[in-house]
Amino acid sequence: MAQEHLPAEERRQQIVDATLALVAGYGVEGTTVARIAERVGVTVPAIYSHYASKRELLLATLDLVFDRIRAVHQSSPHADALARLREIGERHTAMVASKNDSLVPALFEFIAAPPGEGLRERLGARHLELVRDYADIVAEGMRQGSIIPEADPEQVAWLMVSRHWTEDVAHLTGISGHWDRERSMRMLDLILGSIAPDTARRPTTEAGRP
Amino acid sequence: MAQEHLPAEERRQQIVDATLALVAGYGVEGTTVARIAERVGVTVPAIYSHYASKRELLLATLDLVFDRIRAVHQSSPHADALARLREIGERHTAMVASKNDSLVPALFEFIAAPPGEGLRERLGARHLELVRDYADIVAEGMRQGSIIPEADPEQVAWLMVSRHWTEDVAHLTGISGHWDRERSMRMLDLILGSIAPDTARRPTTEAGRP
Amino acid sequence: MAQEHLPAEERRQQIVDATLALVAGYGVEGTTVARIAERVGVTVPAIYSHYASKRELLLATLDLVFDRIRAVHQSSPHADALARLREIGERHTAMVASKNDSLVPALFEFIAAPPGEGLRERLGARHLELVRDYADIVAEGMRQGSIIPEADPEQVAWLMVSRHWTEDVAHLTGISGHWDRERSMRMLDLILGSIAPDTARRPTTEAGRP
Amino acid sequence: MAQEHLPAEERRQQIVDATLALVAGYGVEGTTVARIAERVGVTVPAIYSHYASKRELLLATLDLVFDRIRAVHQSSPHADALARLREIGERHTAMVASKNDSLVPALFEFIAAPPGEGLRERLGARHLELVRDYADIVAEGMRQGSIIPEADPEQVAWLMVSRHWTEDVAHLTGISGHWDRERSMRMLDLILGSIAPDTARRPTTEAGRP
DNA sequence: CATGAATGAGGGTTCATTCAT
DNA sequence: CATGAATGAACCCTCATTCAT
Repeated sequence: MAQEHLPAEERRQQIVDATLALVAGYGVEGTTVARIAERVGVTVPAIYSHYASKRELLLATLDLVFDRIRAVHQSSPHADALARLREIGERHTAMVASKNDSLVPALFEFIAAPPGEGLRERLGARHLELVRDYADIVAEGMRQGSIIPEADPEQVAWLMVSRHWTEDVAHLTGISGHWDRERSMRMLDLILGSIAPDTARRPTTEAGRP
Repeated sequence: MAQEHLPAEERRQQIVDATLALVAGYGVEGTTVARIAERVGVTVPAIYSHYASKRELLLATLDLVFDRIRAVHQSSPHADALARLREIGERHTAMVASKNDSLVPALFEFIAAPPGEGLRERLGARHLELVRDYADIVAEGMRQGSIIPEADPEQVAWLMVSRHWTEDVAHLTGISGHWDRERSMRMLDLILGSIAPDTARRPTTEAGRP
Repeated sequence: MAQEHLPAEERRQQIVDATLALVAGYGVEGTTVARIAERVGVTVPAIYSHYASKRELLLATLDLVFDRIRAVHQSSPHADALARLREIGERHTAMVASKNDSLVPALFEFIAAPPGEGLRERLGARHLELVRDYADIVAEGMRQGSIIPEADPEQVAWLMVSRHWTEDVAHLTGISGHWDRERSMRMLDLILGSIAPDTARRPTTEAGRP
Repeated sequence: MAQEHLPAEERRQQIVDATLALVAGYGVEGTTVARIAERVGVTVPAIYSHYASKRELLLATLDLVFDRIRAVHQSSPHADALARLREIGERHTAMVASKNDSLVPALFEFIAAPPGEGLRERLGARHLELVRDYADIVAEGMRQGSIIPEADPEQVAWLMVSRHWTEDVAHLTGISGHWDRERSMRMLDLILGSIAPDTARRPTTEAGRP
């Protein structure tokens, strides 16, 4: 009926966007091809003329999510490594809290994918990229001198990711009222405090933040 | 074949145990009522005479998992709070790594439950109990003097839980080869180091462990 | 609605019978599970509670067809081998011609099964049993003396099967008006004549080829 | 990519050839229009601009197959009718066995076409032509004197076709290891022996039946 | 309480065919 | 004529859940 003829690239974008929104709202299992089609405004087979299977579509969506998240991470304007780490951490917190942004919720829903379809594994693999991103920043900071030379870039990177996961899981399980911004920031202080060159470094509540 | 007439309580236990094993192996969606029945050795409607719906059964299983995990936590023989925290942390790491133990894997599969069925929320709620357990130990430690008086019991508790989650997610996404015992232990060092009363307290790699 | 509760064995019989009739009428591809269910008077999933897949159901049907055909073959009352062969041959002809009997038509539709599903192969394998049946009869005849000692039981058996196939294919392709009973009987004469002990009538191996 | 503008006749040829190969490999149902288009290197609607429907295309392919097979039959150089029959028979055997030749395999896959679409009927009709071809050769042999005057050309023709079918079906059902060249040749001997003028070798019509 | 047999709702996927360009 | 994008109609199969016994 409607049958708006769209260029493939555009349609693919629409489809992935719809999938993203649905995954965020209904989880991976709740995201049926029928629902995607309906949301896009086409019939089900139209979806299949752009993606070979639901699995491929989900993988594409997962990749899109990661690309966007990494883009957010990489756009930090700060030159100082420590400041960049802090800002990226804060951005993630903001993303999770945002009502409009389905990026992070969707991302974590992928853990819910049926095991054995490779979605979780892709999720893991792409998280390793995030770890590397962080580690690079830390290493850069060590070169700059803004991070202590004894720091272990990978370990710090993992702690940052660990903090992300904590925020995500807390959000997903509906207890973000308890693990709130306040606590999240304090964890950030702990991590960054452990690699800041300064003097008194027990990165407790009072310290660290202005 | 002709199934013996077991006391209800025992049957319920069997059913929940079977569910637990299946969730660990196949995920929540992969755990069908038929499979549960088969594993227990009864027919499907028999399951329904014990649990009103799959959802209820899953909730019961989730509770069982938590009870067992808390039992493990509470059975630590150490009197010293700091030592208890460390041991509990180590036990969790061991649990995640264990091939035989389906407790932790199952636990985290519950995140994969379809949103809106209340399973995730229960998961969150029960995690809050874990937080409280940890916070109690920390408070006890502060009373004992084995933990510094400036410590914030809740925050420390959350960091411990955060570490659990990190281990779980890493395991689930198949990257536990990268976030390994070594890193996990260092994170434990960082957390405990931040509340240990000692002198030099930059809880880095060298420190903290024998 | 209807939901007549039937014992499994009976239902399975119904299902296979329905499948048999449908295969005969619509071919293997045209025999959908939905049509089978409708014909039996149950819903589609009911079919699946009796047979694990369409393929299994088709195999069961194929086997049923063969069992029945072999039963027909084996029920010949004649003691004389030659007479038995002739009667079996005539029975097959009658079966093919019969409007009511869907046995042979169904049988041959199985050749139309999608290649690679193993149905054709099963068809072949079970035809080998027919060959063996025939060969046994021929060998018996040789012992009796009603068939010449130079006969090759296997070769004769194959010729009988070849004749069946000819009837079947002619029927399937709608040219049984041309390859009719008359011709079919003459082919039977040729085959049996070549092994009858009578006077000089033997176009065997030695002859004919250089 | 950008497909050259080929003359219609040539395109049609390409399409039919592709269909032939696909039918031989995947069966009639497995031969999708999309696959044909892909193999030819054009888009799906391009196919439809040459053939009104899949059915028409299949009919054209079926005709092509028959034309080629008859061409093979008619190209026998022998003048002697008996020798021609033998050679044609041998050629068919070779064709069936050949890995490269998709002619005969494709031909027989058409039996698998959904009944009621007229494909099988065409298959039958065209087989009648083969019968006539054979009958003509036999009649010619009778005029030549190389075939006995009592022979029934049509009956002999049918026996030859029957032998083809046997080879085809055996091949299709994967039991060509049992019905092999040896047996096939012996059947040819039986057929030709029954019409060869030589000495005493005639299991003909008159005999055998009461 | 337990069983055997059934159902309703829906899931992913495929395919011949047709528009609009 | 050829193309890119879309559709309608099926198809096989699965699952939580419920009767009748």
